[in-house]
Amino acid sequence: MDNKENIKITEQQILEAAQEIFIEKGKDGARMQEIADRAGINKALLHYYFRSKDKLFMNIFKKVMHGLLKQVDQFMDCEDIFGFIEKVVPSYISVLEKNPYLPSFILNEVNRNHEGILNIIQTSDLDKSKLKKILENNIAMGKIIPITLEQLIVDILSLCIFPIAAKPIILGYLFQGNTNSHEEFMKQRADHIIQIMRLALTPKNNIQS
Amino acid sequence: MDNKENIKITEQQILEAAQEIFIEKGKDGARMQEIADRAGINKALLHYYFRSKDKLFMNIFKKVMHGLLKQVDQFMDCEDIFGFIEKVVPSYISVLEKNPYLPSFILNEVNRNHEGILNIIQTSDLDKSKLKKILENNIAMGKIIPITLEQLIVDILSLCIFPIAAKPIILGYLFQGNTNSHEEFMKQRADHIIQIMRLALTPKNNIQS
DNA sequence: GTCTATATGGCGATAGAC
DNA sequence: GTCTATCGCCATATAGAC
Repeated sequence: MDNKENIKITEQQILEAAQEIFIEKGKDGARMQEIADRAGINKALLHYYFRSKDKLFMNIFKKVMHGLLKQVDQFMDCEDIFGFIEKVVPSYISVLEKNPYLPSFILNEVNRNHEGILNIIQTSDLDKSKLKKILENNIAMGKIIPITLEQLIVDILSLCIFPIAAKPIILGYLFQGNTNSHEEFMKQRADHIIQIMRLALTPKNNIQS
Repeated sequence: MDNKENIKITEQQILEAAQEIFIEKGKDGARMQEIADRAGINKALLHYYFRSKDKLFMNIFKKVMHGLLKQVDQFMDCEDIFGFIEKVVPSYISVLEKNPYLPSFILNEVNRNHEGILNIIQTSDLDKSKLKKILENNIAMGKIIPITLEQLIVDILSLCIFPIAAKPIILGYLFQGNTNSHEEFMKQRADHIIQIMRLALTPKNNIQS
């Protein structure tokens, strides 16, 4: 009957539950029992769908990692570098604020040499050539200062991702636990990054309006 | 005899071993047996010096966290903001490159609500007033654009820390595993950050040299 | 203080009925 | 495909001799 549908539903529920728990607790901290509970099924059924905790984790990690990288990819068809920055920065911050544990989870797991995790990162077939051409063009036209694509991308991602990953430190260390001040800080963060990058990239002899 | 000295030596060896293993494997991934092995002692002795894994972990985390925050603190007596940036950026990157797992370890652990971890962060009694005064002074003199101290500090730390924490991603995703290119990238990173921040902070009508 | 031996519990994984 | 029951292991922690 609706057997096939049930399979999909169960598998989907497992994947959703596993993603939540893995991101929240990390691979080592996650418990198969807790994943089963949140998925509303039995622990044995987990091993029926995914043979082991390792396999389940890799499944989740691959999906999440590729999703995050695609988040950069989708804005690469743009007229100039500033257009790219203005689109990617608010989008990235918005996504990460809805998933606050995602950055530290990813950064943590990629630094433990799990088998095959490096392979997952390299498997993402991003086409940077488009953005690279735009960058070189912008530089040649004198619209922005000379900069390598790699430094630029790392700059942007750093400024977006670190504040989310380090939220407890920033909240405690810079704002003494004052959540209102921190919220205000984060509300201005995207605009601030765009402004900083615009100021940094714009040549001094090319003042805009 | 040298009993007292032996105690200190043993405790020190435990602390060093525990710090290495916790940073490398995370709290959940670390094993008391492995810590004991690396310290050259017995597993039971760990529990004699530190009652539990939790207590040992908190001991380590506190030390490491305060050390990192102090790393910012020590450069705060400076004439102007650019002096601060030019000293803190190379120093921070240099320290973190020698301890590549440190950033992702810290970022990961602060996002799991271990009991008392927030307390540790707030306990660091940094005096930001000095730097704040310098910043406000620099802004009033028109040496740099208007910017809040919090956004500035987060900008600097982001640009320094993220590239270390995300090294496997940057290496795989931006450099396709080419370690030579990545090394070159990191060699230029400190100078790049200083340049970017100088360009961003310097008012457009105040061209230097 | 330091060790060996053991208690105690929890976890991933499997067997087997339905 | 889903469940209950259980195996086998390993981790933290303790007991007790030296």
